[in-house]
Amino acid sequence: MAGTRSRPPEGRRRASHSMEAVLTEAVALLDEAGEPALTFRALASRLGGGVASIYWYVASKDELLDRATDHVLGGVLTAIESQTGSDDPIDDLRVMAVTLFDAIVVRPWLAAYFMRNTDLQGNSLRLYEQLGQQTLRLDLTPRQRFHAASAIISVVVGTAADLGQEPPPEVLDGTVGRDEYLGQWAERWRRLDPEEFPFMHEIVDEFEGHDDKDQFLAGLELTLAGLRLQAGA
Amino acid sequence: MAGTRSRPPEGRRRASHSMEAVLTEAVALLDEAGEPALTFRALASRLGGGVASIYWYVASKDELLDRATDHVLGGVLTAIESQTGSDDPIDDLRVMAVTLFDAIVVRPWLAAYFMRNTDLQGNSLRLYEQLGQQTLRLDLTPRQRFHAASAIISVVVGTAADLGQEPPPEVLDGTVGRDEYLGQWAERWRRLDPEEFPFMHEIVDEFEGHDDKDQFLAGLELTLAGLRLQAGA
DNA sequence: GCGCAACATCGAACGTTGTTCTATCGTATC
DNA sequence: GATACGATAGAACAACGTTCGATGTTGCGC
Repeated sequence: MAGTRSRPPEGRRRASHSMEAVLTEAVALLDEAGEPALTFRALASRLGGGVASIYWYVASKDELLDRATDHVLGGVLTAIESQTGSDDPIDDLRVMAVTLFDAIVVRPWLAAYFMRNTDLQGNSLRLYEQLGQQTLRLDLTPRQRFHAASAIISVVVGTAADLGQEPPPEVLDGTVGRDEYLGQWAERWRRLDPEEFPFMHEIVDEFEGHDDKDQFLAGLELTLAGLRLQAGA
Repeated sequence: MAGTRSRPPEGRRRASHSMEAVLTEAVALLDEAGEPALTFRALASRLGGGVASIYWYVASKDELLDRATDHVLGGVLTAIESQTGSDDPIDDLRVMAVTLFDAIVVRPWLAAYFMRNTDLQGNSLRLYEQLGQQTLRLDLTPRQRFHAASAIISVVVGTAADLGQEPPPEVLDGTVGRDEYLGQWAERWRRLDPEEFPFMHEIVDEFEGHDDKDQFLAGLELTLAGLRLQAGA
């Protein structure tokens, strides 16, 4: 059983030179080449140590990813906490959502693991609390507040995961620009039967050369508008 | 290069006894025990054949998952197409979104791969088209229609992925009921400092014994309300 | 009926992954 | 100096996706 083994200090970390190094280097690997790049062997090589040493700090790869996400979420949290305090709680909600979105969209691996992590604790819990506190300033029932905060998280994470996925290799290599890539899809859709796909023809021009951030902001605004309506403001 | 190799008929499938069998059995494996259960060896064993035979139908595991998702999306699509035709396009949008949500929430693997799949084609494209066609009946600009359809997809997929994740083993085994599991989290949150976590205390009662479906519906309603406001109806 | 090409299948092997086992350092404390 | 413990690491294991080479199986021109 893994629980009986002694572990490094969790709550109060003493020296813990390496726990920080492990997490930092793990995040660096994830940022540089995505989730599949984070292997215990690559990580050990970076740290200049053996493979099994990492298991002294984390019990499994799942825990490694858990701690890595919590690590970067700590940075997001401080960024979010320093941006509240507007007159309008909905404005605060928007700023917080955008900050979270920006952090996730550059780290596709974060979105994927953000949703797999059912445990609401640590910095993830704190982030949820920060968002929810803004709903306390709105005229809503507890149930509505619960739903509102959850909905915003879903919109942010869902959109970020949808838009922030790893671009195909030909775009990353620089051989094909982002505009060309979008153009290829647009071209394909333009060749569809207009009678069977009227909507695709309607939006293909908008799609070509669209901005991911704008798309997210528009979706977020729909939710916030609905929320404002619900609060009767 | 993989593209030069001959492949089974894609567009017009002739006999294709086994392609159907491969996909059906792959989906069955995914449904029974989640994504990690789908291995080439387990799948081959189910099909009563060898491991390498599967590579005659799909070039990689990624393609296997692509085809599997497209397979089940086909069922969702027919269910959705038979449910449109209301007076209110927003009512239609809600029904379609709920149908899609229900299909995803019982298949956590679908949500995970739904977002990883950047290729908008096949049944995924048709589904997007069906949703978008409802926005054609609303008084919106093409850009607003593009954003609206994308936002709804994000809300559905994001929420389904968030709520439909695999329950922990102790719940699956039946040793701990869902209510007890929720209760344990509620208990943990009640022990938090009320001054630092006022929101968690506000919603902990709502969380305990909440229904995932209601949570999704509430979030969807916010987006739809914002959309209705935007359309000026 | 024959032969050849394409379809379809399969066992064995390769390289990589997460994980475990066991042995070994270094350093405080008695 | 002996001991216990924090910390490290090499070697091995099982399982995974994938590839290779060989072998059936079918369809069609002659």
